[in-house]
Amino acid sequence: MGDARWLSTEQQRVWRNYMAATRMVESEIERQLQRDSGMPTTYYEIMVSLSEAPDRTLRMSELADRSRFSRSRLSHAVARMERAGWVERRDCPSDKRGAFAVLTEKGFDTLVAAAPGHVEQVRSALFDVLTEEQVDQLGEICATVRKAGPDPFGPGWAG
Amino acid sequence: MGDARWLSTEQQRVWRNYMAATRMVESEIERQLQRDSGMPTTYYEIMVSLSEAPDRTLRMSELADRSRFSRSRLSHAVARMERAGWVERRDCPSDKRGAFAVLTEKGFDTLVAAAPGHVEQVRSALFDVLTEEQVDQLGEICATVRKAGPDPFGPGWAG
DNA sequence: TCCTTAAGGTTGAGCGTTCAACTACTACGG
DNA sequence: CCGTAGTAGTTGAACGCTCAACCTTAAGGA
Repeated sequence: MGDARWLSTEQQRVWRNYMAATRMVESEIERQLQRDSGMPTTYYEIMVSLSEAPDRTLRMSELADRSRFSRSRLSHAVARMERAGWVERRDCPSDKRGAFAVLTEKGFDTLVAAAPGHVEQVRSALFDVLTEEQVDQLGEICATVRKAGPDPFGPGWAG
Repeated sequence: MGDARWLSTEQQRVWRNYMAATRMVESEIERQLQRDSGMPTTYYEIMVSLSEAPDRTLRMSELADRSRFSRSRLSHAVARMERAGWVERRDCPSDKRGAFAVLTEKGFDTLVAAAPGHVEQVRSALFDVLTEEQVDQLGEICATVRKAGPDPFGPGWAG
């Protein structure tokens, strides 16, 4: 305990900037989407996954794995989205434990309406303020960090 | 709406890696601190701010500004931390609206006990997996993003 | 002085997340 | 066929956060 490895002055500086920057980006995006479309980014991502799937339908577990959500988290989220009329549940005939989540037409329309504002926010908070070189560097850094973590790969991985 | 500026393929790749990486880092750190010390990172940061202040005491508003928390958020957090015995509130004699937050001895000890594990987690999730060059680049990128955002500066800024 | 406006801070409702427990079903080894 | 593990998914409580409303006190003018 007494001989813990502390951060260097430089590392502390980077860490503070990292925390401030990543939180800023996240909260700006979260706020925009909540304000303009009434949904958190997590729901947006769930709807994107569903919209790209055949018949806009996925098994709950498949959906959870793609979004890297816990099953519980997804279950709560889908329940909420069902109440909003964006998603429906259907029983799985081949596995009686299973359930499908289906994106409704209303959900799809909501997603389409939400997308431009969301993308614009992503650009203005992150990409528009960085040089192309910095974007490359950031991509490399994030890929490295991701690879190093637990369960580094998964669907959607593109180095 | 129809002519929105979408992300390029490369930007999408970076964005996905960014989301995955930053969430991974955040959730690993959050989980470690919650599991080992029973507190979220936000409370940790509040306690750090208090521990560095004279008499381990700060006005609520000052504390909110330093951590970039809303007043409401801080108020709720301090209420919770008071119940845990880590912090106390004191009235401000010169401004009867005001309130001080004071880090208790128990709070200080808890912070000291929590620090090594937290720092180790920060290192292993972020700094240990990057080259020195990448750390420099990340610092520069985060400083840029931070500068570009709303209310870019503040106490603790070291660009 | 009185009135208005602003600042410091708290509160309660609503939401999303986590964690642990739980139900229902499948798969598998004997 | 039976029993035991494991899998799919849900549930409820606890918690932290946001947002808007609110209370109290301070400051600034008329």
